[in-house]
Amino acid sequence: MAYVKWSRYLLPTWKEEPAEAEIPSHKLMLRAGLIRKVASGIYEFLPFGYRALRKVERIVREEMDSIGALEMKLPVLQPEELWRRTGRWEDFGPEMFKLTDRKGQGFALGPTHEEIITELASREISSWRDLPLTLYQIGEKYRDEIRPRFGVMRAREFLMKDAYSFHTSWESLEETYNDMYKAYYRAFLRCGLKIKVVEAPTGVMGGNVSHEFMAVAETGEDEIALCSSCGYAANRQIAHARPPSPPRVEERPLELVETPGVRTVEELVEFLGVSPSQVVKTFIYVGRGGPMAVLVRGDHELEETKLLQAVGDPTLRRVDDPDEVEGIAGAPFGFLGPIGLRIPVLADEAVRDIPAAVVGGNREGYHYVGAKPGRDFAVERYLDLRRVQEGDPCGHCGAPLRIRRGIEVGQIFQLGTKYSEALGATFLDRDGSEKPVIMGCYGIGVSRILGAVIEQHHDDQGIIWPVEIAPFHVVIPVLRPDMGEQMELSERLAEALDGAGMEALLDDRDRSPGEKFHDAKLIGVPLMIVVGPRALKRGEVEVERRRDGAKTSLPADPASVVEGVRELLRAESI
RNA sequence: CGGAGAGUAGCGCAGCCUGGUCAGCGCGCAGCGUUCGGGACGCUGAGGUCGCCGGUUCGAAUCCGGCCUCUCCGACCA
Repeated sequence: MAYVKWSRYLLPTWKEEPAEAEIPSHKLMLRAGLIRKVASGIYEFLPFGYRALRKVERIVREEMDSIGALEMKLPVLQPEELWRRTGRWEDFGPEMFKLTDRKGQGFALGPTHEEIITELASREISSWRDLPLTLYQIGEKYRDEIRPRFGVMRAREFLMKDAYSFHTSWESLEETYNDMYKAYYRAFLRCGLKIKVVEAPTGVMGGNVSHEFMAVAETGEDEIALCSSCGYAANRQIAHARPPSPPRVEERPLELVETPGVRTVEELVEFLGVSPSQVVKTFIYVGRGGPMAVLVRGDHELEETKLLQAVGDPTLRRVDDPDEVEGIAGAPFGFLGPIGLRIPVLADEAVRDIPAAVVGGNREGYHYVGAKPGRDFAVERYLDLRRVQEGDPCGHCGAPLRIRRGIEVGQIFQLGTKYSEALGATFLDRDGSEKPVIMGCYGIGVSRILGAVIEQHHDDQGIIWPVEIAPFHVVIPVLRPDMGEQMELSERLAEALDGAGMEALLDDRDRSPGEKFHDAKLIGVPLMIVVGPRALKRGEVEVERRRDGAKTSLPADPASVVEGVRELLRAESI
């Protein structure tokens, strides 16, 4: 008897909305008894939620196995020394949970596992004959997020599948990268997710090529730019659009004008009667190479990710303290400009084409008008630094870009040799020369998938599980558990279903029918078999589909119900 | 880290301004009875150091100070 009786199960549902939750998936995961909060960003998975989590895990595992990745287990507790060798003890910074053992040795709770796996590779891989190799694990990750949010969506402890591949060549890496891409797509599809794959920034991971798998959802934290015509799709942080046309103004000589108290772009536009596209904003950044100035047009926004990527310095940060700015630039905050600055100047490409720009005067109460890039101030490099907007022309085909929101459920990277070089993971090639292994890494937020699935599959009554990851296939509310006949039949049905490989949850609780119906909707399993007097009188049971409420009647005997339910479930699966 | 808000029973909340039968309500929970196809009803009952520490006061959930935690917006982020 492997089916589950609700009365003997831990599945506490809530009628009221939890005050702490904001988005549907978070509310529903609490209300339907999947998770409970222990502390900010730390959750318990109750039995019902854990069933779903394990099913997601199984799908991911199957897809990884199918491309020849080898499952293994890496430690959560990782020595500081390893992280120092790649420089990420600092780069990851306060986002890592750090601790000290009794002897004073530093450790981190692994936020990811490149260091430990590359160190493993350095020991175990020595020849080109050992390659390529792909290893993966499914385990807890720890990140001290600045702001945990939305339940399991941004948690401090979460379940992740992480894979790492090792190669002798970039071609080999690309092959595995493509296999991963496809395997990821299949895994998300099987989980019932609607996915957009987008070009992605590489952040603290390093490397060049990267894609993110975004579950499309209004409540997603990430923004993606999609071309309506050519299929270009990218994370907004790196999305490229064609440079906009320059403002139509005449070239003119440089002139310093008095602008008392006028600091912001809006104030300048008002005070000088110019258009925002003529104004140039100046920001100060400091990184490993010292301070620099960054220019963007007044009607544009600086996309910091693009800047970081272009400069290649993860420690780069914006200076926004007025005193610090004045110390670096020698000019007051609000009146900064590139003219006469003694630090390197980078600029967005749209700045180059402004014939006569308004820039800060580097003196309290003054701005320059008629400034011409190249003539009046030097720019070291022009880059695409501008944050794309809805409707911008696609960088490839010129069609308007759309901005949508998504939940990042997976990301894959072509890392190259960043980690293998730092940690000495090399191999001897056919010609006897020693080379660093070329690496890729690949992550899936397993627990986040659950949130994303619910975000995409719910209605105002509750969750609507896709069959493949539903914690149970059917729920059987026994309307009158006190009536022996109904109870007996329900048990026989549940047992028969279980024997046929379908998971049944028998609601034998002493509750009113209304409550059982509501709970069945809330927990969202795909099918409900109603065992009640009305249909029984006709020798039938009623099957209701969660997705659309469609009802079918089946003869009230185990064989017919097993057949009928099997058919209905088959029709539901992808 | 900046801004805002909140911590009173398992959940959702009132009470606080104006200190003294204010330890309260709804849901949930336990017992008994009635009910039973779309969140039933009656009766009885259990359950709370009012986030923590300190102060003011004859007296503090309520006033003052400090701390902690949680949530939201922003910044940040595989």
